[in-house]
Parts: sequence; C-alpha cells; structure tokens
Amino acid sequence: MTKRLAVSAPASLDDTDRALLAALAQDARQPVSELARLVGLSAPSTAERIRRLEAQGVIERFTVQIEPRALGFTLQAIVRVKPLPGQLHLVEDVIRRIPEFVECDKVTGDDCFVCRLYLYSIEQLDEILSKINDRAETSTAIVKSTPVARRLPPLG
Amino acid sequence: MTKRLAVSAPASLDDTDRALLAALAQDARQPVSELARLVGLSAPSTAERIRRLEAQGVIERFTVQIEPRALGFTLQAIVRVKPLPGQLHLVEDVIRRIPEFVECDKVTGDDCFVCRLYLYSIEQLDEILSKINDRAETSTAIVKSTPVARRLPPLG
DNA sequence: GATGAAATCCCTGTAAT
DNA sequence: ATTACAGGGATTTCATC
Repeated sequence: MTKRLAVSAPASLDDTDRALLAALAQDARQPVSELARLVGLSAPSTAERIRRLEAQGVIERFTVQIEPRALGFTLQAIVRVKPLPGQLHLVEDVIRRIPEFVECDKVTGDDCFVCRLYLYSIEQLDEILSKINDRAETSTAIVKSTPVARRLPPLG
Repeated sequence: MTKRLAVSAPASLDDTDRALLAALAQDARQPVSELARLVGLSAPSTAERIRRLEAQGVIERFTVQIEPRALGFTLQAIVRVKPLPGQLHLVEDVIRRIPEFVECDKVTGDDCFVCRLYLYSIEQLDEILSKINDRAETSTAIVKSTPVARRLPPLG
C-alpha cells in the first residue's frame, strides 16, 4: 500500500541541505567525512543533518540503482492497465505479485494503472500480460531511450 | 542522453549476490560489516562482491530516495507528451530543462514521451505544461496511489 | 582464484567548548 | 557548529582451501 505520511508543513532546506542531498543522490555510500568536505561542514554536523533529513521524512531511504541491461533485461516497457468492471483489486494484486512489474501507479483517468516492466524479451512481455488480459485492457509502449533518468526534484 | 552500456553477456548472480543487492536496496548506507553478517560472508569478501557488481555494471549507483511530499510536492503526475511534427528534439530539450520533470522515457507508439512530474499544485502543473503546449499535445494523469513503489527486478 | 583472518588506518559518534 | 577523543568499522596484506 501507499505509505502513510505525517501531514505537516513541508521541510524547508537550506543550501547545505540541498548540497548534501545532491551529494547523497550521486553516491549514497560516501563516508560522512567526505560528504562533510563536499558541503563545507564538519563531520558531526553533517551526520546530524543526515539524521534530521531522515527524521523529517525527506530522506525515505538509501538504496541501490540497478542497471537492468547488465542483468539481461534488454527490454523496458510502460504499460497502461484498465481493469474490467469489478476486477480492479484483483488486477492490482496480480501486478503486485509479478516481480517484473518494477513500478506501478494508480492514476486518474481512463487507464487506471501505469506500470513499468523490466523484461528479457517480447515473448516474455506477452506471457506476463496474458496473466491479466482476461481481467483488464492493456496498452503497451516500449522504452526506446530515457531522456531523463530518475532525478531529484527541485529542492526549493 | 541514455547512457551507453557495454554489450556483453548478462552478469550471472549467485544467491549471495542476490541477498547482497536486496540488503543494499533496503539500506545502501549499511556498513559492510553488517551486510557481511546478513549474507553470511566475511567483510572483505562482501566488499569485494560489491566492487565486482559495480565493475560489472549491475550496480549503477548508490542513491537516496526522497519523499516528495515531505518537501511540499503534494502532487505527482504522469504526463504523456506527443510533440507536433518537427518539434521532437525541442520538446525533449525543454523537458530535460524543467526540473519538475523527474523522469522521462521516450517510447514507441503514438505518445512519444512518458514523464513523471512532482508538483506543488494543479496550478503549477498548468503553468509547466503551458511551456510545451504550443509544441506538443499532452495528456495528464494524476497519481492517486502507488501500489508498487520502485523495486528491484527479479534477480534470476 | 576466491575466501577468511589479523593488523593498521581511517571513520564515526560522543562529549565538551 | 567545531574540536578532541574513544570506539568501531574498513581496507590491505597474508595465509588458506
């Protein structure tokens, strides 16, 4: 399910916080001492800021970005899924359980879900979509390139 | 641009690699000693495996996941963008330069781009889309929830 | 060839300024 | 927020399987 979030005033970041988040986005495993050097603060202050950003919920987590092609996922697809009447929850569950769906958003409008899949082949795409094709209409787009890879939003 | 990738046989992972990637996905800043404990290896071996996964290109980078709502981005939109004839490159450039576009894929099919935006308000959405509306048709879906947040693909 | 063990070095976290 | 200090983690080397 969607994570619950404390509804509070948005955190306000200063320039140091912004520099810190940018540095962490680039390499989250950098030692605090190095991050401190980059943002021009002492290590303890830097560590304290990281803790604060986590406590505020600005930092959700530190994670690893995989290159799917290095694992043989030569195909990336964006699929819009429109469940048939009464099939919404079931379709959502099926999507959740198929690991090739690496991302899925429920959205307004005619197509209920927008999903991203990592795939080995077109045949596999067909095979996976057949698992929901009796419960939903799908429309598939194959990713040709990625002009903007996941990046940080403006940190106003 | 899309990053170039060495075209080679996909890396084959063993169970330890898989456990390691899963642990890193959960918390990329964990000390190597802790990761070692989790996967049942010594610290040096674990560090060596991390280096190997990076060298193989399986690990693209370690990064930080932001919670957009904690920064005041109460709205998330998925926008499909279909540039008018001759406007494709220009539209791509404009998208790249607007930081609220946090992700953009070029895809097959009628809609050329599928993009994700983080926004403060509907008014801001309107304002941003007006920057490309004379060069492209857009169709917008507002994210209501996220049944599957970005996760690792199956690590076969 | 890769893993495990020990020693050195560096980093992190705490407390005090 | 910084400095100093004590504790723990990381990396390198070496021995092992």
